[in-house]
Amino acid sequence: MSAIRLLVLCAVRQHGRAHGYQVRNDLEYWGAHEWSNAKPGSIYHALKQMAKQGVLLAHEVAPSTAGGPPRTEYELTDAGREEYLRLLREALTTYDQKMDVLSAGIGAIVDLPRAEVVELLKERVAGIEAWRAAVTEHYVPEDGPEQLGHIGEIMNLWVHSADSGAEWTRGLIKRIEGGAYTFAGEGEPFVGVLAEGEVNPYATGVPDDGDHH
Amino acid sequence: MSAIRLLVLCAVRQHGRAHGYQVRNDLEYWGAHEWSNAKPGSIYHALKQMAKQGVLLAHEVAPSTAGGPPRTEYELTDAGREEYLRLLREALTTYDQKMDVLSAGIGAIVDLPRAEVVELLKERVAGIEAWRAAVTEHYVPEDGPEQLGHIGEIMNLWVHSADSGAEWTRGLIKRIEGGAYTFAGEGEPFVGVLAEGEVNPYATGVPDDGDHH
DNA sequence: ACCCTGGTAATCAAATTTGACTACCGAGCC
DNA sequence: GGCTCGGTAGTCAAATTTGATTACCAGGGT
Repeated sequence: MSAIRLLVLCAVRQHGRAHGYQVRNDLEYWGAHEWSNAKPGSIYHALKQMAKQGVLLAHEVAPSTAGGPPRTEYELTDAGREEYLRLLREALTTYDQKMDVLSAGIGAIVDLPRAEVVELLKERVAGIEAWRAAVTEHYVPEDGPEQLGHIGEIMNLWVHSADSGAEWTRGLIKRIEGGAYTFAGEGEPFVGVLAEGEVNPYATGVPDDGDHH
Repeated sequence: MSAIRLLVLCAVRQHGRAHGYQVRNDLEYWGAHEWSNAKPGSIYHALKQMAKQGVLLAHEVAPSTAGGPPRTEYELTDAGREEYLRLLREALTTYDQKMDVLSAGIGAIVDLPRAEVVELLKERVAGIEAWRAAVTEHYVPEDGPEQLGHIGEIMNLWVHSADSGAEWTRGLIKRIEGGAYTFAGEGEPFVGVLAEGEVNPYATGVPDDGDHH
């Protein structure tokens, strides 16, 4: 599973009703193009696909107010709200070695209640540890890891990365248990999308500060 | 760039001449299905595509000796050997946040000379550090990271993972500089593919030790 | 002789992803 | 008035990926 659906649902949900370009801008605002496959084509495709599947409701809308072709606006259906929470829980829980899904999940994390988030993250840690145990037991030959030659470095990389991921997750759990952030049902939710007409401070396209990355 | 082409080229090259099922088995032997998109469809697609592009040469071969449809065997062309080295260097150098490409590169690392590998890995570390500097400078607001709310945790995750990746790379550089493994031009190369008829000890399909992951 | 199972080798349709491209409008300039 | 430029909104073909499914043969039982 890629991160694109979760990201798109998250953006549309926060607007209530949004068109593709708006979603595209939000994801860029979140820096999602740096750590996920959030390209225009993927975003528009996901919107159409999810509309076809009943997760989003598409409204045909009059020609845009500011140039360009007519826009289609989308909003979540009830099925969409369920799908959103399902994807979010999955992103936080499963250890699939892909940072983009987890990142998208972190961005949406405050849409769940605090206690559940802690539960899910603990499941995540358990999943990582189980994965680590499985691969080390499965792939290390009886006569020592030297048998593998340089191939053992792949194992080494996996394990290093799993440990690092577990450590980060434990840190996050501690911060959340310590009262950080505002979760579902705890007050004014944090809004992370751009309002109509607001400029994107992180806009790409014509970077003016030289090219990084 | 995904890891599939590098993996497929690596397998075919070690056999000299190989058919799709053999490649598929090698990748499974390497555990590639655990950390990359090495599914049958992707493998056969990559073989055909690369044959079409002149990177591989396809031989039509008589019906298989052991059941199943007729097989096509492939071998690298000169362009293929160049492409292989190009992909390998790229995999070791660029920090694109995707473990699968790096893992594939590690698996093939001994096909380059030791000194070059050390160079490439140092470039990798430099790339990670540059990336880290760019994102921290770019995304942390002047009035402190608290402004970002829980979104700051995404940054935190990226940076944590970059640091962990850099640390691992430095460790690998040290081991290689310390004389570990046998690189190109240093003697008998390490062979990591299954010979014709050899059974795959890590075979999936019917796991007999319960289901992990 | 017939069927069933398991391994070998590959294909196919559908979904997704990529990267380049189109079309429209308003503002500024000559 | 005509022209180009940049921003807005989206489309499209090609490439890739996924997940299921096919086809073939050998061997063992009945």
